[in-house]
Amino acid sequence: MSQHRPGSTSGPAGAVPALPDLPEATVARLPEYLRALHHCAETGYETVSSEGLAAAAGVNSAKLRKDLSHLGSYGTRGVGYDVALLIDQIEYVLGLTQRRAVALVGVGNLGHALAGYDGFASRGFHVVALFDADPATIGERIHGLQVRHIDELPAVAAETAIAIGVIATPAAAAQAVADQLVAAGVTSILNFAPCVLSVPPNVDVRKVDLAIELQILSFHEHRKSTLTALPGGRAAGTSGQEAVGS
Amino acid sequence: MSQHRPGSTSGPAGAVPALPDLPEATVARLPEYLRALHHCAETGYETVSSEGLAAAAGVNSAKLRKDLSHLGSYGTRGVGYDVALLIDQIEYVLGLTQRRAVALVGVGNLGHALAGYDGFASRGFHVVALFDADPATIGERIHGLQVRHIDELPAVAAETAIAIGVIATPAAAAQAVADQLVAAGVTSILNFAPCVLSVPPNVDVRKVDLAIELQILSFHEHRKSTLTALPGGRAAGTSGQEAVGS
DNA sequence: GGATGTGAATCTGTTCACAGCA
DNA sequence: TGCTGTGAACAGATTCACATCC
Repeated sequence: MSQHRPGSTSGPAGAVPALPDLPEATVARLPEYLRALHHCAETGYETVSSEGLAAAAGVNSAKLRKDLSHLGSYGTRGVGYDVALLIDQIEYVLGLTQRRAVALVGVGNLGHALAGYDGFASRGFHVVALFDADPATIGERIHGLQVRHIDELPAVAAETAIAIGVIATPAAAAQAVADQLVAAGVTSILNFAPCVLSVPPNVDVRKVDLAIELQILSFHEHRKSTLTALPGGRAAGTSGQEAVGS
Repeated sequence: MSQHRPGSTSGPAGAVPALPDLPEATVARLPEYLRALHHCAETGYETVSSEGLAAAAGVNSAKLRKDLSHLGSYGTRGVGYDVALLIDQIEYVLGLTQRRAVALVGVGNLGHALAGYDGFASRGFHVVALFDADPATIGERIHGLQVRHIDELPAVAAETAIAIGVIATPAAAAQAVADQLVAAGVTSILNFAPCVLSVPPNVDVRKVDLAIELQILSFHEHRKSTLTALPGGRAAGTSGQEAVGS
């Protein structure tokens, strides 16, 4: 148990948070574990084994145990993990104990859907402002929020601390929007526009490109069809795990 | 040049495709290179260096060169890559030379937006059918397509080969939909529902979970704030590349 | 007994640095 | 000289297998 500080308990009620820097791959999986744990809790489980939780999260158990061990984990040998405790731990590490404010820029086709996406609210995020540059959209009400002009961003940011900015504009506008978000003090950006953003080193950017996902699937589809078409090609479904890495 | 078959040219016009199995990480980046290349082409470039293309795609040049070398690449030392040629190469490898049919299941909040997403059509994909289970939505026209009941899936699949199924239903319905897609012969699935799908080994699944992306950003946000709050914590923006892996 | 936590081995991916070619 | 292509070194992530503890 290398990560346990002696003395005071760490975590939600602990004194010093001391987030040990987790491997990036682990961080990316923690939300999935969290979702699986919530599911366990709703189904009435108080405790769950690494095997069971791993299955629910779609990974193998060794990986799950190593991931959780990085948190200085709270399992019990011979028993498993306490569901409620682990939920608290992961939520704490991910910084979900405080509800984070999200500002969404671009209320076109995709932005419109994101503004009303249930998954955000149900997972500790709160969309607090919608922005756009198109005069036609300004003032429109979407899921209870009024669309404001992007130039009002500094004013809004001044009164409400924005934790995360979501960019759902066309690619051509994305860099300018990113600059405005950064200028307003936003240090985390989720970018749906198909382009590369350049930002200062202290700003984190994650990109989601829906077309890219399809293209990756297309590659595998293409490969499957050429494999089966080739002389020595093994028939589809013959062997091997084909699940594509996320 | 390890991958060149002697004799006949490979690629778009080649005899035997012979897709050398590329590293998964490389496959995931090819679409990004493709986008950057299209941008180059539109800007009038006929040739581009690894340095230039890497910058446009948001990676470093060594990685890009290694990725392209896996295709048995078409660069010229001292000059760079021929933009048009490389576009053809990558589109061929990704299987984008044929337009692939996409079926979308679930026309709720998110599905509605996906049905009209420009990025799909502009990148070689064609949404050919919309499905839902809710009687209230059946018959509705969205971006020129009529929503059909999910039970009609087999009939539609029989007349149009569906390359990719997109699931945009609530989590509770997703597994059943996946089963129906698989039964209809679909072997590639893009899943937006926050749950793990179990499918036969010959079916590829990619998952996009918007809330997970926010939670990963939340972690970094949390860590940044604790770092700056701690005694010895270096101030934000002091050093280091913080861009988060995709 | 049974399940966690973890060193060691392995695999995958990234980066370096330079040979080789235009 | 300039830039690609690539072996070799490096770093990171996954898997194995088992010691450890309830």
